[in-house]
Amino acid sequence: MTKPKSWTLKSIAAELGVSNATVSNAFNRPDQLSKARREAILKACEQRGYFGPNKAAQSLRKGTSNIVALVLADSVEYMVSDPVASSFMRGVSSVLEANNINLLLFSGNNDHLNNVVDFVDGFICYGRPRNQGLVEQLKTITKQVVTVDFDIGRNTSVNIDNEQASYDIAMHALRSPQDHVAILGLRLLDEERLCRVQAQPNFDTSQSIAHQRLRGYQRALEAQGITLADDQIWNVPESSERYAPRLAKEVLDSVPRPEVLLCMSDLIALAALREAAARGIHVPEQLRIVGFDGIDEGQRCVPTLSTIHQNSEEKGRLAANLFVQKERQKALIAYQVQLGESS
Amino acid sequence: MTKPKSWTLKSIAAELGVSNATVSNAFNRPDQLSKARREAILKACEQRGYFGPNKAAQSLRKGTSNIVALVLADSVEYMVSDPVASSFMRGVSSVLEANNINLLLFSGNNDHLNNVVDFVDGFICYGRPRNQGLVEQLKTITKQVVTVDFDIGRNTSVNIDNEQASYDIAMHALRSPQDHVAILGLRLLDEERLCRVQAQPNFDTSQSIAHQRLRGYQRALEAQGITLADDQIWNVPESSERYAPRLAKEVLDSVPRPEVLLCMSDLIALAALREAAARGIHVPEQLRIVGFDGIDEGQRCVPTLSTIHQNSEEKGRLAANLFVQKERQKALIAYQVQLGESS
DNA sequence: CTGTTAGCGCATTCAT
DNA sequence: ATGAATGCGCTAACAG
Repeated sequence: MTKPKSWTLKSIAAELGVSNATVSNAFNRPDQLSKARREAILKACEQRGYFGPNKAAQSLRKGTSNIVALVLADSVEYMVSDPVASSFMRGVSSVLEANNINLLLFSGNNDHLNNVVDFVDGFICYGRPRNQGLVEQLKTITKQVVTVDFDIGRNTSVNIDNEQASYDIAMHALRSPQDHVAILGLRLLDEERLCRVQAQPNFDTSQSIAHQRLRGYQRALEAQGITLADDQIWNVPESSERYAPRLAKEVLDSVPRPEVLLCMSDLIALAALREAAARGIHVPEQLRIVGFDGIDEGQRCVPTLSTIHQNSEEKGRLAANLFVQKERQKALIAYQVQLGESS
Repeated sequence: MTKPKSWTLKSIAAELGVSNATVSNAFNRPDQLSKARREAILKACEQRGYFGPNKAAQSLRKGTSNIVALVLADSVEYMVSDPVASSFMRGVSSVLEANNINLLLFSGNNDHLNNVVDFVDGFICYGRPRNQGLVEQLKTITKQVVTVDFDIGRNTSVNIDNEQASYDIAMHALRSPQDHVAILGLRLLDEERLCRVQAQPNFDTSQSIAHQRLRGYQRALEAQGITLADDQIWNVPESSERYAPRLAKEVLDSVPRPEVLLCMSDLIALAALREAAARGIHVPEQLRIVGFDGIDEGQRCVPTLSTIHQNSEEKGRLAANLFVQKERQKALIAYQVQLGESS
């Protein structure tokens, strides 16, 4: 039996009677030594169970690790069950895996990038992190950063035109100036609860996709000559089972009952669809509903959902490719209006 | 304006006119210096934008990183969309996040642990990695390893009794010795395709959960005096949209058409449910179907699915807790027989 | 083509 | 309570 030994570059070099630089070169710079020598060394290493330079040391020395952090908007726990985020992660991971880059999942609830920044080559950020402190750090960090669905003044990002998309889909749902409309917003406020929102002039309109979408809806309302009731902008902090069904109930309880629901996510729209079915409200005859995202389930349900399809997987691939290629550009990618039976 | 400087422990120590050991202690070992001194140092660091020791260097020096690799059975791309795997990841990440440990996602298709082993404190492995080479490495690696849904002869693992669970649920679906039965297997073979499986005596029965489940089904068949047709054990490599619907079609095309489908995953069972509906086959009158896993969708569909509920999130939490606590035990956790309308 | 040297940034003795 | 020295494992210059 071979005694289990923990080899290092140095101990291997000593064992083989060559300098450590030569062993290092055998692994990292094939051109720096003869082919025969190189192969002999690699073979000897394999026999002894030395599988190459310690990556942690290599990382300290070279400053790169082949690891990228995927910074999520929310906790890993939440994001991993969100169909839109999952699609995005699929896209990212397919590109990274093809490039032999490893993926570190990083919660948007963390206080600091500190615990990981020295381990990774950079950051792909999906959605504005819930913890605003992270955003500030991302702005100034010296490593590569690609932001998706938000911007931080750096020049590599991937977005869609949320305002125009929202305008487009809303225009398909609105019919007459007398329509009673409700807007079911997602993260319009930082509040951790379901609530109504007063449209304030000082809404920070540039930042979040929620406000971009709100602007799109509002433009469509104007275009149709519709006045939105004061109390018909709603907010939930996430599209979860926890909030979406309750939101649907409250909105459908409001008087006069809205005839059109503009929903900032498909999951919210689906919850509304289910609540309507439970109450025997006919969609789209008595209630028109539009969503946002284009998740699969929206096309499997009855009636099918009218929505904006944003190809999240493609977004992920693009973000990862920008990262890998070190390209610096603000990419704006296309969306599709997907008309279903719900409007 | 402050000039952007990249501080190190050493440069900070020089700036403050103390030794680097003192700065190090200020961050890592509060008991090694006076409270006043410590606070003065920390404050000075914060003012200058030094947020603590470089983690990569720290990791090299201490040998720990606060990162754990989650080794998946398949590609990240696939696992992230699988509802069972997602639940598991939720459980794992909730515990890790609470313990301030970061999560590295690692594909089961990778050839080596090498690229990450030096960066992480250990491995949580969810399902036997598709690449068998990884399994061999996991067996001998010196870092901590927790395996879930498989075993590698190490003494920390989390499993359920797949054989007994399969027996239990099959017993609920089987009615008479004349029942025509089909088994819809998942990863019974390493083949990357949909195919029939000949029950071979030399099946590697101990290893995979697929074979444990098969044994459970077979025991139930015996108990009911049912003979399974030679050609009614099927296999697919994954529970995806790509394979499950095709499997359902082929099975329902086979003659004589089975009256009972024992499915090794809920996604497969759901595909069968849909295909049956499309053909106007009544469930459970003309066709009984049971699944395995207990995903949410199985309780939302019509008819609801009879299945084995394994709380995957709980599995994840347990695995992560075993990891964090460094406990060494082979845990066997409970499952629930969940009777729905499909059997 | 090969070997020697000097750090990467830090934590830990062991002195004082 | 604090400081000087050593090395974690490796790679990039440079010298030969």
